[in-house]
Amino acid sequence: MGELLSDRLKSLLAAAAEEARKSGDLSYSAVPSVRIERPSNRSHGDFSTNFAFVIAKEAKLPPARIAEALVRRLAGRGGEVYDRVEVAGPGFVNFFISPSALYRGLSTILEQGEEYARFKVGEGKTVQVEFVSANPTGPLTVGHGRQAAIGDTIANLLERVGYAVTREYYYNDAGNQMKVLAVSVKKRYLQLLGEEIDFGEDLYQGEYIVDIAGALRERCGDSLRAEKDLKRFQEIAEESIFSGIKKTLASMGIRFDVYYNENSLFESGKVARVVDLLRKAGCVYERDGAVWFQATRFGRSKDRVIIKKTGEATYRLPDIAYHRDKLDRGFDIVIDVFGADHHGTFPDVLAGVEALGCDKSKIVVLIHQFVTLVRDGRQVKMSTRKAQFVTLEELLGEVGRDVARYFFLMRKMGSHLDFDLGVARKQSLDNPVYYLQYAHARICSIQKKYGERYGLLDRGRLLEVDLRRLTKEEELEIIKDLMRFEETVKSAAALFEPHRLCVYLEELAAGFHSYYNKHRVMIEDKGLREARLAMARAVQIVLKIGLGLLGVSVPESM
RNA sequence: GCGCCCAUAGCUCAACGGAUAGAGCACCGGAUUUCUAAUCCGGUGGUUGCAGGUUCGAGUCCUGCUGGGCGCGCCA
Repeated sequence: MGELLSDRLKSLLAAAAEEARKSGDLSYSAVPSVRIERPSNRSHGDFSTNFAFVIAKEAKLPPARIAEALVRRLAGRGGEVYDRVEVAGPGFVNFFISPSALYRGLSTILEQGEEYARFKVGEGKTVQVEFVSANPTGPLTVGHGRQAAIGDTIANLLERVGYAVTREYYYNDAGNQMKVLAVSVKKRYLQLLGEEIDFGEDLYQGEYIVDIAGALRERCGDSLRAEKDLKRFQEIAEESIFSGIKKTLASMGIRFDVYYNENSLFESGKVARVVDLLRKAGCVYERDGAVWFQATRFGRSKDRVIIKKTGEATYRLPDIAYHRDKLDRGFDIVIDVFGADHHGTFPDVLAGVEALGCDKSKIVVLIHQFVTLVRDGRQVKMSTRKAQFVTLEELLGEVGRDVARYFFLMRKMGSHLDFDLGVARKQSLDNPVYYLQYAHARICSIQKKYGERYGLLDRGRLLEVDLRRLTKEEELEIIKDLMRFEETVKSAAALFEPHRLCVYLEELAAGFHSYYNKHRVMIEDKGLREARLAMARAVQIVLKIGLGLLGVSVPESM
C-alpha cells in the first residue's frame, strides 16, 4: 500500500507505451522520463501526461496521434484508478480519477491515521541539517528565526520521508569577535560601577551587553573591577548569550542534536590535517607571509587566505575542515542553511572540499533571503550593531511560536520575506495560521458534538463506514485535495521547499471551510452522516500531520 | 567594477518547461433561528519589469538591458 496515484498511472502509462511499441504503433528507443502532472484546469482531468510531446520527434508522429494510440490501450485497464482517459488539446492524455479510487485513498488515511504520509524513500540514509549556527556574540535576530524555521522544518520533512536526520548547530566561541564581546561587557561593567569609560563604536552596542554587565555586578559586586583577564568576562557573556539563544530556540520548538564547536576542529588536529592535505595536493602557496588557498583552480574568482601572517586561521579553513568532517562522519546528504549574506563565502568552502578530493555533490547549500519586519505598512529597521534591532525573542513574545514559524515558512526561501506584524497579530481570516488552526478546531468541535448526540465512532467503526455515500461534488473535491497530501510532502522534502506545505494546507482548509458552510455533518441520514464524519476526520488527520511538520500546534478548540 | 538572488493583480505572494497565470488582503455587494461568523458566497482587478532567443509549448530556460536586495577583508 502507499503507492501514489501518480506512480500507479505512470506504470500504467509505461505499460501502454510499451505495448504500442511492440505492436508497431509507436517507435522510440528509450523511454523518456515520463511525467504525470496535475493540470491546473479542472476540466483537464485530475492527472495528465505530456508523454506524446516528448517522444513526438523520435516517433515521427504528431503528438495527437501518439496520444490516441496510448489512450486506446489505456482505456480499458485503469478501472481501479481512473474511469475516464482522453486525448485533449494538441496531445495531452488526461486521466479522470474514479470515485472508487478516492474512497480507497480516504480509507487509507483513516486507517493509517497520523502515520499517513510517512515514507521510506530516504531508505534510512543519513542527512545532516546545519542551521542557525550563530556565534554567541548576541541574541538571535529575526533573520535567524527564518533560518531556524526553515532548517527545522526541512529536517522534519526529511524524517517524514524516511531519512535519519541530525540537526546541527556550528559555532565559534573563540577569536577576535569573542574578545570584542569580552571587552564590551567589561567596559559596560566598569561604567555601571561608575567609572568614566569611553565605549568605542567598534564594540557591541546592543542593550543586552548592559544587561549582562548588570547581572555581573549583581553577582560579583565590584570584585572584578581590577580583573585583567578578559576570559572571565568572555565566559560569563558567552554563557549568558548562549543560554539565551537556546531558550529562544526552545520556545520555537527547536532542539539540536549536536552543537559543534569550531574550536574542537583545531584541538583534534583536523584543521592541521586539512592544511597538510591541501599542501600535498599543491593547492596552497605562501605570499606576504600568509598561506593562500588556490580557489581559482576550482572556478573561483580569487584565491583566499587560509592562514594569516599572524599564524591564525581565517574562518574558511575551519569551515573547510568542518565540511570535510561532516562527510567523514558518513552523512549521505549534508545540508547547510545560510542567510543571503553568506552566499559569497560558501563556494570557497566547497572549493576547499573539492580540493581535498571529497565528494562535494553530497553538500546542499540552501540560501534564504532576508526578512523585513513590517508594521503599519512601514519597514521596521533592524541592525545587529545598533541597539534598535528586534530580536527573535521579542518577535516570539509578540506573535507567538505558531505564527512566527508559519510566517517564516510560508514564502519560498528565494524570496525576500515581508513579515507583517499587523497581520501576524490578527486573529482572523487575514492570518493563515488561525485559518488553518480554526479548521482543525472546527472538526474537533463537530466530533465532540457528534459524540454527544449520536455516540462516538471509534477508529474501527469509522473504517467500516460506507464512504460511497460521499457523492457531492464538494466532497469529491475535498477527497481529491486530501489525495494530494502525500505528493506534497514528498516534493516539499525532495525540493527542500517547506512553503509548498503551507500553500497546500491553505487550499485544503479553504475547501473544508467552504464545505462546512454549505453542508452539515449532523443530519438525519445515518449513513451519510457517518461518511461525512469520516471525511472530516481525514481532513483533521492531514491538517494535524501537516501543521505538525511545520512545527505549528493544532488546538482542539479556539 | 565583478558575483549571487529577486522582479507576476493596487498590496503580500502561488504556479514539476504545459492547456484559459491562481490565492489572500484591499475595494464593492451578499449569507447565520443550523456542527464555532476567527467562517462562507459573488463581483472588480494582468501586455508575468523591458528587448531578443531556444522550444510543439516560456512567468519558468539562455543572452542583453532596467530596477531592487546581498556580497566582493589576512572579520565571522
